[in-house]
Amino acid sequence: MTATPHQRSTILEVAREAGASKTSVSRYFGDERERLSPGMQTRIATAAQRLGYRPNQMARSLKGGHSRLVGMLVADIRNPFTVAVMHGVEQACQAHGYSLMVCNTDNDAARESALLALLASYRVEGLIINAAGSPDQQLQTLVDQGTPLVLLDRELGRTEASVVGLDNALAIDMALDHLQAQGYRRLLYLSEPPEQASPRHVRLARFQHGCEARGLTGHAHDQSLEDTEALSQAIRHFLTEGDSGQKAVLCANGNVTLAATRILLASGARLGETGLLGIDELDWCELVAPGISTLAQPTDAIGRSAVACLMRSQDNDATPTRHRHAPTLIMRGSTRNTRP
Amino acid sequence: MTATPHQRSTILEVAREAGASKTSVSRYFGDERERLSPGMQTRIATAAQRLGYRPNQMARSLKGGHSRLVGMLVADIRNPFTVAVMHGVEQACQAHGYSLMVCNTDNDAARESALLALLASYRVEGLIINAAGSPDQQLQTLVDQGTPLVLLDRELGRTEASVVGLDNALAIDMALDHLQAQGYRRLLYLSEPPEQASPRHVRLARFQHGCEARGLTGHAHDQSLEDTEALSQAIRHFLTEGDSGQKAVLCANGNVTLAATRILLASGARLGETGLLGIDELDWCELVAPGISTLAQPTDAIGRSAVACLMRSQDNDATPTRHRHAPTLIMRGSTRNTRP
DNA sequence: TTGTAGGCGTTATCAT
DNA sequence: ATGATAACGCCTACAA
Repeated sequence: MTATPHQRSTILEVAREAGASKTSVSRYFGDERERLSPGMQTRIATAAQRLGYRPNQMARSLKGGHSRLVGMLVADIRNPFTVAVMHGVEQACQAHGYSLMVCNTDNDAARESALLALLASYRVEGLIINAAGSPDQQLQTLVDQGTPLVLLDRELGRTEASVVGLDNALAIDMALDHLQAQGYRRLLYLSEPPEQASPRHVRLARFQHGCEARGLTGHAHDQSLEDTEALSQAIRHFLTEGDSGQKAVLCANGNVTLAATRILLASGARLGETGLLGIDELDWCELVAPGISTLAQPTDAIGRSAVACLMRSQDNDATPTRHRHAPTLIMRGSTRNTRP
Repeated sequence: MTATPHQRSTILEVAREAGASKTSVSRYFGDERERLSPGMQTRIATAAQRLGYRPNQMARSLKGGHSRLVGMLVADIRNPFTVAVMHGVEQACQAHGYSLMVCNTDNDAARESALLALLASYRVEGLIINAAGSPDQQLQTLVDQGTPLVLLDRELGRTEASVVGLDNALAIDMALDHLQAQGYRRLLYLSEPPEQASPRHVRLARFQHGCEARGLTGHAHDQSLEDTEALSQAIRHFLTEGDSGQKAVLCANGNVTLAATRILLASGARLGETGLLGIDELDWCELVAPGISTLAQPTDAIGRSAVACLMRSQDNDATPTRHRHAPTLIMRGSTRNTRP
């Protein structure tokens, strides 16, 4: 009993303490506990207990190549959608005996690149990425080295990987159908700039196509949310033209819904009379009178689905798959048209 | 050029490719690049480039004992406050050359225990924990083994570690001062059960103490939020007694604010006339008319502060410190008393 | 059922 | 300035 803090004990010390060999201890903590005699098991258990022994995962992974780590790279960790998916991912990882290493790029391509390298250096056995930039090159390298890869929400043109996310086309269709059924005829679609992320592009295109197909008048605004002024003008202009009771705003994601709601309320618009529908469910949507209708993404399912993809591509090097999840319409007052 | 996917290249291969020794390559990727001749440097750089070499962190950590990993264990990853702090932590970690491994316990003590063991097995060099249960024993073991530890938001009685979080007493005092100044006299304090987390306890006690000191009438409700009915009754009962224009509700955290707002609105209460003040700033607080006043926590600062603690306790084994951060009052309509 | 020996990729030590 | 070599803690043949 020394004055210095306990050193971390190793397998060797446990072995000595238990009067056994390293191998036996290794077996005890591995998947071969059964093969050990009961006596041996207790001796090892006691010794390990006394020494506070925990196998060193680093050493373990070095030898066997099993880091038991899954990496997740997200573009915006403060986005509730991201967090909700993360939650599903983490649960699924735990269920499969993996741990999750989450890194946040804050939508910065340079950081993304660095973090990708980092994750690789920890030899993650699978990678789930919600891409900020277009790190195709790096990702392809990882794939070539045998790391299973799943693209979350945002696709990347040149990378061959599984994709998991919302069924964007379906979501837009559901939105348009709902708005039309509620009697709205003039639609304003609000999105962030579509270049940066594939779903934005898909949703926008589908919106325009869908409006035509249904004989609806559709306009789109896709500037950065940072430019509050532009957004504000777009909305105000939309509010002044044509009949009220005919007009509805469709928000491409949760951030947009937040920004748009702010402006709509400031402009004195009455929700419902002016329709408002958002993609992404947020916990405050029911609070803003008369409630904001949303298309909720099945975030948990998406997260689990992503991990399932990873696990599948570990076994057989299967072809990349696509998993498009359907949203759920949550109807509230903001699309209950009082003057249809 | 084989048909099989690229194997991950090792330091040895790079050494061969560059016509150098493992040592030189190691030096190149370590902190001793300077010591190498320019020629050597380029040769290694080129070789590494061509082979797509990245040092294996696992091996690195095995040898040197430096995992370059910080662990963070949070009780509820879907809580925006948690995520905001996480963001600060991650930034600070990156700035110090560390990576962050985040684990979520979902407020489950058993999971917490397991995840703690896990983090230990990855030999994290520091641990930030937002405790769900009371894993004092395990934590003390970690501390004894030399792992710097920081308690986030929630303290633990028997563990000797630094604590970082809100200045709870100050926050309550600020809340009471503000409410009193706005003319509210009867206060209802809404909290989650205080046993589970130390700040809840501190806040509750301070509330009761503070009301007395100021001559305010204070009631408290601290049942689980799951029991919507009980909460609802408490609020409704509070609304019916005494004069309106005198009454205000104080919410102990963001979750409570959400639940309470829901009920207040459903009860037809007019915010402002009935005061509402919440601890934790949420992005929807300005949306719910006439805006919900909050005490915002400096989440980024708290996160950074936590990492700073970690770094400090690595160098010298300094005594545990306490860092209580002051909140910021964001006044909105919900405490602008129209009938003072 | 148990033990022995070698090596995973890296860094540290000691040469040269 | 550069290299050879021995650990780091563990796992996995192979042997007994």
